[in-house]
Parts: sequence; C-alpha cells; structure tokens
Amino acid sequence: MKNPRNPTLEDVAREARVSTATISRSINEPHKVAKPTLDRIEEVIRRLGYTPDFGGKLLASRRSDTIGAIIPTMSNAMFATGLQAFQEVLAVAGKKLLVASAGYNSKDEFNQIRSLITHGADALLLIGSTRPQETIDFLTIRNIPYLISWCYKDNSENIYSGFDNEKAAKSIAQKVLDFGHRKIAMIAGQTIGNDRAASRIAGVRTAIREYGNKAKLVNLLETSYSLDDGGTAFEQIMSINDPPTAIICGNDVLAAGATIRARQLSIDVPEQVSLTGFDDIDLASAIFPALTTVRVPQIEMGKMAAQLLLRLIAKETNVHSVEFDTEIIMRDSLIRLSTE
Amino acid sequence: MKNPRNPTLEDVAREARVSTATISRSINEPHKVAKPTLDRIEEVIRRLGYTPDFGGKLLASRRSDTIGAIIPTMSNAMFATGLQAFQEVLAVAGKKLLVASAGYNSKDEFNQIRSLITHGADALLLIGSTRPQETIDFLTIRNIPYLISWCYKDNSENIYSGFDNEKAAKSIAQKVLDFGHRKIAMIAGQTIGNDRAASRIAGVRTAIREYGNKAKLVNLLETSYSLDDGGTAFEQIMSINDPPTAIICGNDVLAAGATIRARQLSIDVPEQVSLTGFDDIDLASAIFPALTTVRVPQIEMGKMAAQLLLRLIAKETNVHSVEFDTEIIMRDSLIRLSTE
DNA sequence: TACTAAAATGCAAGCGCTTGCATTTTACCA
DNA sequence: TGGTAAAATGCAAGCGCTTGCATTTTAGTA
Repeated sequence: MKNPRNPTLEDVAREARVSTATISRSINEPHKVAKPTLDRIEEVIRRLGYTPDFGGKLLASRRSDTIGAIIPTMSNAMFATGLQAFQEVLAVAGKKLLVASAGYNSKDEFNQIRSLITHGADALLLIGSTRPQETIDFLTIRNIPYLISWCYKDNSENIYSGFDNEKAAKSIAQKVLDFGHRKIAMIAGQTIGNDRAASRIAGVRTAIREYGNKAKLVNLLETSYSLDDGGTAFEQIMSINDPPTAIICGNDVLAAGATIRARQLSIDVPEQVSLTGFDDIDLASAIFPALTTVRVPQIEMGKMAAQLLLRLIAKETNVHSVEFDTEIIMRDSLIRLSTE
Repeated sequence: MKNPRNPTLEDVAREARVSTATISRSINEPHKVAKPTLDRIEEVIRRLGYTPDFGGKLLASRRSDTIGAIIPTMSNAMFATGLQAFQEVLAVAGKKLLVASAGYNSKDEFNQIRSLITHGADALLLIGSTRPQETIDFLTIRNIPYLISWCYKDNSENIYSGFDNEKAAKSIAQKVLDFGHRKIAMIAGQTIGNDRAASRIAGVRTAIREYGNKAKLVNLLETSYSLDDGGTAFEQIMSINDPPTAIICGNDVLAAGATIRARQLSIDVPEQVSLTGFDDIDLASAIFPALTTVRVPQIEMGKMAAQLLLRLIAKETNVHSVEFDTEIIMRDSLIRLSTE
C-alpha cells in the first residue's frame, strides 16, 4: 500500500554516510550509537520521512509488537472499558492491539486465534476459561503466550487476570437472602460458550442451596444480553401467580432492561420486586432506581492483563495469575423484606 | 515468539515435491494449481502444521490485511458500538483491526497514526475532520488510504462515512424551540481537539440565532464526557436566578448525568426543565425520564466505513463519501411549554 | 500423430530489516 | 606517548514469502 517507493534503511544509510546496521541501532538501541551520529541520522530520517517497514522488521526480528485480543463483543460497555484500559497500558509499552470478536462461539474463537496469529500477534488476550482441546493444543504447540481474563480459576495451567464469577455471584445471592428474600428468580446470560454466565448461575444456586430449604430459586431464565431481552425475561418471570420477591440478574444490562420493563408494567422496583445487577457499568448508577450490583474491577483487570502479558512476552518466568475481589454496591433496587 | 522453528514454505515444498512458488499459489490462488497437486500440498500442510509467516508474507507482498482505527476512546458506548460493527465487516473480508485511542488530542493522534503504520496498517479509520497540516501531509505523502467517520463535510478532499453534526444539532435545537422553549442552555463536550463537539455547538447557536431575538442561549458550558461532569454542569446551570427551561446536551452521557443530578436535587425533569441528549446510546432509553435525543446511526456508519475502506484498499476509483441522516427520537425528557 | 494453446509448475530475484561477529575509533590511564 | 578496554560502527548473512517470466506438461484439434 505504499507509494512509488518509500525510503528504506539503505536510503537513510547512504544519506547519513553510515551503515544500515547503525541506522537500525539508532532506532532500536539509541544508547549504542554516538550522539553526533544519532543527531545526523535523526535529521536524515526526518528529512526523508522514513519509517521502518513492518514486514522487513518483522521478518528479521520475529517480533511484531502486536498483541491480539479476542473478546465477545465491544458493544458491551463491560468489555469495551476493560479493553480500553488494556490498550492504554500496551500503548505505553509501544505495543499495538489487534482486536477480534467472536461472540460467544468457541469455533469462531479458534478461527480468530489462528487469524490473529496469521496477522502477526505476538501474544493473545482471551476471555473465559473453557475452550475446546483443539484450541488449547494449537496455543500450546505454537508456544503462543496468552492470558485469560474476566474470570479466575485456581488452575496453574493458565494465567488469569480476573475474578471468580461464582464467588461473586454467590455473594450477591447471599446478600439477597440476608435481606429476607426467599422466593428468588434469576435472569442469566446464555451459558452456551460462556462459562462466566454459567459460573454466575452456579454461584447463585450454591448460595440458595446452602441457605437451606426455606429459600428457593423459583425461576431461572437464560437470555441474550440486551435491554429488551432483560425486559422480556422480567415480564415472563413476573407473570406467574406467585412471583419472586427478588430477581438476580446476570449482568447490569439485563437488570436495566428489567427495570425499564417494570416501569412500563407499573411494577414497582424495589417495593414489589427487588432487582440486582452485575458488573457495575455506568448504566447501573444511571438508571432509576439505581441498581444494587456487583462491582467488577474492569479497568484494573484490563490493566493487569496487559502488564502480565507484557511480562510473558518478555519471557519472564515467575508470572502468576492475579485474582481481583469484587464488591457489592448497595443502591436502591434491592430492599430488605420486612415481613418474612 | 515462535517455537524452535516452525515449518516454512520450503519445508512444505520439499515434502510435497513441488517448488515453494506452487505452495504459495496453492494458498493464495488455489485455482491456479492442479487438483491432485493441491490435495497433496494440503495434506502436507496439515501434517506439518504449517501456517504462513506473517513477516515473510508481508515483506514480499507489501500487504498486511490489517486496518488501523484511531478513536477517542472505546469507553464511550458510542464509539465502541461503531467500532464493533466496523470490525465485523472487516472480519468477513479477512482483514484485522488494529486499534489505537488518542483521546481528543491531535498530537497523540499523529503519533498513533505513525505507530499504526509502523505496525503494518494498510489503511486507517479516523474520527473527526480537523487535524494539523503535519498529519495530513504525512497521510498524503505516504499515500495512505484513510477514511473519516463520525462526521461529514461537503469536502471532496476526504472521504467520509458520517453525518453532519451541525445539521443534527440544529435540528434538535429547532425542536426545542418548536416546543416553546426560549431560555435555552447547552452542556457541550470539550471543543479542544473535538470538531464534533464544536459543530454541535455551532448548530445550536445557528438554530437559536435564526429563530430571532425572542430565543436566547442563556448559558453554554463545555465539559468532559462523564456522568459526573454532566451533573456538575447541570447543577451550575440551574443554580442561577432565572434558569433555562431547556438544556441541550452534547451527548447522552452528559444528559444522563444531568438527569441523575436533577433527581438528587429534586428538580423535576421535564416539568421544571427539559433535557435533550445526542447519540441515542442504550443509556438514553434506559434512564428515567427517557431521553429525547438525536439518533446517530452508529452501526450503519461503522459498517459503511469498513466497506468504503475496503474499496479504497482495492484501489477502486469511484469511492465517495456517504452521508447519514440523523433522526430525533422523541421520548420523555423534553416537553412542550404550555405558557409562552 | 503432430502441432498449438493453455494450464501447471519452477526459477530466482528480491522485499527491508536485524544481529552476531569483526573491525575501527575513542577515551582513559600510566 | 603508547597501550588497553570500551564504545562505535560496519559487514553480510539470513529471515520466509511472492511473483514476473521461463519452462514444462497437458489437453485439444486437425
């Protein structure tokens, strides 16, 4: 995609009366080049408008300084925010971000992984911990450094920068139980290809089971992540005879959708039914009533992911997973049930 | 980042008893290779686990199949959504997306442009139409195909996939005027390095001026794009003696922030003051009262941007700008003023 | 069967850069 | 001033792939 011909190292070398090796070093290891030479070279580079050719550089150095990320979608503020933080840290280290999205399909993910590698990614950021053996084999055989985010497992095979979805979900469910709710429903995300959604369900289930047989998960719906889907699920849940007093939602978007639909149906949140979210995106605090939700450290997670990955690329050995804590943010959508 | 040594074209060639040229063609132009040969090659490729080396390929072909995008930030749902759509179209064409963010700083933007080119981008997606001559010169000299999105200008020098921010802002201001509002304020985004924010202000100004001297822009505040900033600006605007009856916000986030703050201050929206947003992100319909706003075709814009860019890369000649229409979405935050 | 055009394949010259090693220059010290 | 180590620079061999052109093979026709 270049012009007639862009200046090459050789052009610069000729003009600056040094060898191409020196030019290369002046760019990559300037401390190894004498100051006057450096100045002269810089002047020529500027004058000629030289920029290194990526292909040549990559071929010779076997390094693209590019990191690939495969996320479900940027449309979810959750991932977009984390990815932004991730990218900012990379940028400081002079690395670039190659983005691919795979929805929640592991077959797509594998293709995207291959494609990112084909496009030169030195390392990968992946979301979620379950994937087909084929994918894992590919990563292993090719010896590709990768890191998993948005979840955490006590699992020495992989390196994580994330949090324990199950534990977090359990904690919000316990809070709901603490507040006196016994008839509980859940609007979860689609679990196919999404282990986070599955873990969140598991967490809620565990909390309720451990509470004993007074509490019950009266309804569990899986749905896609959109405001409308959340609303539809809400409507369905509330249309039964003896509706739950609290609905735990798999994320804030679903909870927000439920909130909106509740208003349309003149169902009072939280008086008639309490609602909780998950993630703590902007939406959670913007909506009325503001969502009680689980704060997930999206930005910290993204930054840490970048830092760990950079260390992995630098061939550091003692790189370990980082687990983040989540926190329940009390707002207005969850109330204490006075009458038990 | 590769293992001891990954198989190369030569390895495959030796094993399949053909030349490297044939292997190359079997991958890139399979129709030019005889069926039996093709089969044999494919078998060897699979057996050896060969994948083309990006550096070699790029160096020889001068094409990375990678497109760079520089956006202010992915944290704004606005851009994240558009970028997601952009990326999806590219993916279908086998291109990858290299992402950089530059905030609203044109100096940063220039650096990011250089950096993306250095990292092999074949073409660029840029946001906004004003940039320093230095940047434009670089793009021109290097003959880098690029496309501008999120705005539109009648300007044959560049190719746009966007909408006219000024016109759109003017339309919402006219709507506010139509609804009987005469004392109007505006909470705008920072205009430094952000021509969209500036255009939106200009549009509002024009509408009010054209309306005649009965209407007045009583206050105009520029602020960063966050919920809190919107709230602060709102509070400031409403704290004066004779506050406006309507506040036009530069985007939905600011309007949402204003809405939240209004509730905290017990100021009734829209009874005491009407509010309008801009962009129509999820937040706009999720908040209460739902925002009357300007719908911006983020997804269509992103898709079209990708399509145009692909054609630009393919060296098509008659590639022209596409202007999208915006639409006012009437919801509840703007009411008609009964008493004039 | 001989001839020809088309299809298939091979040849080999790069593409622009990095880097280990060799050589030259500089800086410092006695 | 000569000697030495360190700093600066140069040399040149690749890195793995694409592609224009040349050559060989195949298929079709008379």
